[in-house]
Amino acid sequence: MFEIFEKYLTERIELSGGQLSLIRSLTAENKIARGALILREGEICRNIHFVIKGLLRLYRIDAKGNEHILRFAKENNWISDRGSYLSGAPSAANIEAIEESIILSWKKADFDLLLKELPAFRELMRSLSARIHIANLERLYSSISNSAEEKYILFIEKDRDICNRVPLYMVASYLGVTRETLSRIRRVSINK
Amino acid sequence: MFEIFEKYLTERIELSGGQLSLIRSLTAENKIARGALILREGEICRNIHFVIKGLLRLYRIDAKGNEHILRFAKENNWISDRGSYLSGAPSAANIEAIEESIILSWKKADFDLLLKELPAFRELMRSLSARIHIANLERLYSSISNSAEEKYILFIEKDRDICNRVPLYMVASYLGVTRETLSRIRRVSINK
DNA sequence: GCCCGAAAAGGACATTTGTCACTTAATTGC
DNA sequence: GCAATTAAGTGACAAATGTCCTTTTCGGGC
Repeated sequence: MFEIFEKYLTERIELSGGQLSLIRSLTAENKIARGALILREGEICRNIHFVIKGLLRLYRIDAKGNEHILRFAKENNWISDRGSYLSGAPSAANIEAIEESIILSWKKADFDLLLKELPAFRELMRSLSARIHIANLERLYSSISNSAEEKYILFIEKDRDICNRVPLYMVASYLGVTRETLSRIRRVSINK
Repeated sequence: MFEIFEKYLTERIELSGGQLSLIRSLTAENKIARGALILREGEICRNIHFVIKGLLRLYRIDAKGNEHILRFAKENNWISDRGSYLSGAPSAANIEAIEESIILSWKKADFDLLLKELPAFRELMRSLSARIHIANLERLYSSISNSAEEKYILFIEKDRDICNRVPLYMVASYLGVTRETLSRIRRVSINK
């Protein structure tokens, strides 16, 4: 499965055989069962992960016991609780496999080593980080400026694949509305 | 006014006199009148700014003509439309001085030069960027998981100073609710 | 310091969204 | 393949929020 990641990398940056070996030597591969958690609230997020296959979600549980999904991660996406990962503080979030998934994982110290030794890799992560930052701002804008229905339509347009792979109650949770509201939105949307 | 920025820098990173001179030589200082725009929707954001004094807001105007504030920037904050700044695409946002402000500005090419030449400076910007990223995620979480009242209370707790310096309709716009809703929230909050 | 315009508050009503309780449909795990 | 569980849809009602409009208060520019 490392080959898939190797392809991901070489499509984006130049790496020598030795550099790829270094990366490979620090990479762990894991199969995650549907429903299993790779990060639990209260734990420190000590690893960064790359999704080879499958779909995961990062979510929090609020004081009333409601789940709120902050992010989905599918094939070729990176996932971790960045705050906890960087600060070493306990995470407020859970990361769960929605589908049976295969992921690659790196311990923070190892990943830091890669960033230090491989400028191209560091630059890739930097530009990725900038892109995610901008995407998050877009989502924030959407969340303060759009109605629930508009948010739903935008989500379908932007992430049709994910929308089709997760149950509707997770879509609702991601959009910040109740399942019932999403149900209503869909009922009228279908009649348009 | 560069001295204030110099203090900001030297409190955070080590810089030689020569390095500071380099930075200074590329820095432009501007006074912005209350209500003036330093970035207009449709323009490309070609500069990055640092607020020495005053308060600015970054906002967008939606299809219905409503303003939505994505961010406030006060003393010691950086501000630009990052998406437009990095991609060179026209910005969808405006940046306006809410108070008469003094800012330092750098052209992208000059700022890139500083990042290239000064590793400590680059590292400072990187860690700042990570912090902002995490703060944005928190705000996103708040926006999908909290009621309008909870968001308002969180905003006061986190940014009391800004909350006291801007008109309430801007607080409402930042929170993603109407002025009337904020008015109601405050009415009941006061009676608690 | 005063005046004007902007901001805030308030009321009445409409719309959206949430909550709860229940039914129906779909999935999955054995 | 079936039973049990989970997800989705629905209706009735409550609560939150938006809209529109008027009144009151405040604040900045001259």
